[in-house]
Amino acid sequence: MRYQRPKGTADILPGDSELWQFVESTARAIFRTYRYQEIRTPMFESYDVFSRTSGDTSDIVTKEMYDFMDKGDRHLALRPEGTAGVVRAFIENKLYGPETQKPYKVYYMGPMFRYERPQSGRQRQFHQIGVEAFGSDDPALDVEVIAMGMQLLNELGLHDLKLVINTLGDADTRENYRQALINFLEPHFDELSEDSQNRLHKNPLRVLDSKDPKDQEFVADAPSILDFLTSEARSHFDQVEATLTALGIDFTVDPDMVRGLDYYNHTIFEIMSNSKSLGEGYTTVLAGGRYNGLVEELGGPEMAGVGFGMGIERVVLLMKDAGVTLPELDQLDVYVVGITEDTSAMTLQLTEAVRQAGMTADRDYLGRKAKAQFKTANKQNARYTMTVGDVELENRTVNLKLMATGEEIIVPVDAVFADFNRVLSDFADEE
RNA sequence: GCGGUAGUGGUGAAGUGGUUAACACACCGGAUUGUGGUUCCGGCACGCGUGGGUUCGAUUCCCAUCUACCGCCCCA
Repeated sequence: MRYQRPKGTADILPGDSELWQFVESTARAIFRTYRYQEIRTPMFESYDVFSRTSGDTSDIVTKEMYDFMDKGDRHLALRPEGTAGVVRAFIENKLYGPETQKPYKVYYMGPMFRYERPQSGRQRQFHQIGVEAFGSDDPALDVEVIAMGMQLLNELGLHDLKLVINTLGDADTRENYRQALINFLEPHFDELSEDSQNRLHKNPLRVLDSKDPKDQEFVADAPSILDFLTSEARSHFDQVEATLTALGIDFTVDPDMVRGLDYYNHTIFEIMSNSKSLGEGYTTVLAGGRYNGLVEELGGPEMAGVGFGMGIERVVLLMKDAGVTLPELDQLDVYVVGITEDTSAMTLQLTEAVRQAGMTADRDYLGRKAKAQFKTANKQNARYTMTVGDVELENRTVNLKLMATGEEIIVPVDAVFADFNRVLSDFADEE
């Protein structure tokens, strides 16, 4: 094969694209009810937008970014996630200004890029649907975002999910906890896994997340971030928990949960599935949290933010695994059969007439015999066939057949052109 | 970036160091003139991911490379 798609990319073909459209339209419908509006930002941004927001030590920045210099010697990067670009746009367009309602609520959907090893549910170009809400510190908004994510997954037919939440607290919380964690782990430095040794000073919270069984033994006794929360952080998180409970949303608190992006603080959450389609164990399909310093970090005013991102590839895998079925939308109403070459113009006219009446129609374009055309009509589950041969051409009629019963009638072509719906209802009345 | 498994037609797959690469599904055509199912008959890989090498000869052995999948890292 001469050409093949780049590693870690996928062609989404008919058969799958319907599922994608369903995911996207469901998301749009739900976001609308929550009053989130769509924002579309570029697929690439200045490299600094991402390095500044994701954190210099994050894996995304250090090894997963698709970055390049353009012909004008600008350092650009394909977006590895959606939030940074939205925040940049929020600031650049001065959406923090008094004329916009707060919280300012937007959603996006589109491709993201990360240079990494492909696996089930992980690609170099993948797609996310995400939401962001700016300008409110209210814990109820954290919960609204979580509830919206949950509802989205539920309406996509996914129910066997678990919601895990945690808090990273505010800046003081984090600094205190970071130090405590380093103090706790340092004496065991030599016993930690190599990965964790690297992580200890770079990003000690990561050690909590280690899958190495030996690391996990230490981690079990490590101090919990929940014991280091400032009173404000404590209060924020308590309200999140209380509000989730009030809404009847089940959740568990995992004090060891961390995020891949450095910009999060306060509430963070993940909605996970343990479906085998995504490999062993629980895999995150939707994740997010609060990022109160981010707007300021990119040069905007002090403005709170909270949001989530959902991986479409993963959701699609889960839906297939769960056997989610879509309503049949592409029913073929009429297949027009032409017997001879002379009928070609007429069959196309008839096909168009059906389409203009708002129904779906198709015909043969391979010059095949009547029998083969009927086979095709049958295979495609056509409700009706319309047959035109020399006789019909002569009489300006067509033979209309209801495939389910085999019943046929002869109707004038002009009736079809004038009002095909009428022709069908008359046909139905005769039965 | 590291480790492992795999790569034969549209699909699922069998196969061997040496004449025409099984079988099934799908698809196309036919079984007396313009009608759908079943059945029957026929057609359908100048080629065994790509590039080298070993050999008289390789799809089958070796090396490299690409891609997919799995695990690690990380993550949606």
